[in-house]
Amino acid sequence: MARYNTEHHAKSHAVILQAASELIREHGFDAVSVGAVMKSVGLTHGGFYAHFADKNDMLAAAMKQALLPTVDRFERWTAAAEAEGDASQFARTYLSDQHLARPSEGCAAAALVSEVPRQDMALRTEFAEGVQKSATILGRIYPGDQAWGVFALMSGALALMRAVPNDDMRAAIRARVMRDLQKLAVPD
Amino acid sequence: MARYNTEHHAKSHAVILQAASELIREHGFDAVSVGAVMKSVGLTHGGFYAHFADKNDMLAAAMKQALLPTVDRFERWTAAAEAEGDASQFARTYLSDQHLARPSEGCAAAALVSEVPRQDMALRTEFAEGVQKSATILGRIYPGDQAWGVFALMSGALALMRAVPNDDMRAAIRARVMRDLQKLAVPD
DNA sequence: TGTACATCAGTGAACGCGCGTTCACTGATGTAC
DNA sequence: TGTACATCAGTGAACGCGCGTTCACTGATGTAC
Repeated sequence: MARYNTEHHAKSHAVILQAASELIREHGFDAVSVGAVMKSVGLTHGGFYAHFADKNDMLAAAMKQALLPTVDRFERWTAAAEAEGDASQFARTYLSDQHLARPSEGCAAAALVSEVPRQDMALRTEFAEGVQKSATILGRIYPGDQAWGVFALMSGALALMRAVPNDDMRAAIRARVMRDLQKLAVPD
Repeated sequence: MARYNTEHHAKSHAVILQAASELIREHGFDAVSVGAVMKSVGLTHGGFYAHFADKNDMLAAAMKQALLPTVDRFERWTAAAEAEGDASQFARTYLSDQHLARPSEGCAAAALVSEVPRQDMALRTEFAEGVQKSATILGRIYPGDQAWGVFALMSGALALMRAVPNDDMRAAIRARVMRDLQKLAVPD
């Protein structure tokens, strides 16, 4: 019964999924091909179907995978903001040039939000769960049920800043949103 | 010198462009094919190249076309809000179920924002111009240079509401954002 | 310790399909006379 | 008023290509004896 090490399959699966989670944030769902994902981890396209039922199955799993570090980062940035007693630190990091420049490593919501409505229900459900978790964490530094507003404002601003091709416009949006976040932090 | 009516070509061009502007908002840039656009207006794909240099040329023009009614609607809703002396009326319309359900007729920014960074510079420039105009109009009902924050919050909220598959979550986001907009309307 | 062999992750040719683009053409238009 | 014809918007076959998916296969693995 010569089976491979039981972890072998699972390890490949995880590597493929991580690559896919970065590629969808960088290029969007439609522009990521099965072949490109497999090639990016040094495999050939034929092996793909030993890991996923089909492309949509993989996209839903990659959406979930992309949201894990998003949620994780929310947790770390929130903890840092709590330690400093300064909620604006979160937004400074979220709207930083680094986050702006690296969608493949950044917030999956900002990178993909306007493409999600057109995807399978399984993927949209994963998206909603990740976003819900992020908002819950944010609730620790933004009082009451403020989190949705803060999340919509910050992710909307980041997506907008990435879309415009002009540094001045980006700076204006960032400056305005940083001030607005202070207003939102005041209880109703 | 038997030329067609000089308006003939221009009329077809306008019809194709309008169809494309709706299709990109509904399905995204990548999922809209040259053939699908032409078929939707009762023409065949071969005639496309009498109207546009290539697909990207058409997408940039369609982006511009999609932003015209966006700006126009901003103008009308802002005027209505000014007449009523109630800025929140704008947001109620922007975040309404009708706007939510019909991306192809609605705000081009909310429908496409996360796909724009990956497009040609010509398209991104059109996007930035349309968004800038919308923000300028919004400035009439949101004091100072508040417009960017309001725009990011409302478009971010609309995109988020469309992405999640759950009515309760949509309602929570809408309720929160409506209250937040009131806070933003207060001068710094 | 060495060999036979069952397992299974991964390979790569092949499929049917839709894509963007090209181009020789068709046929409706409306001017010239 | 009628006819010949230049114009040009639109047609549809054809192209090369990359896509998602299938499947017969290869060859590394590690157990059985």
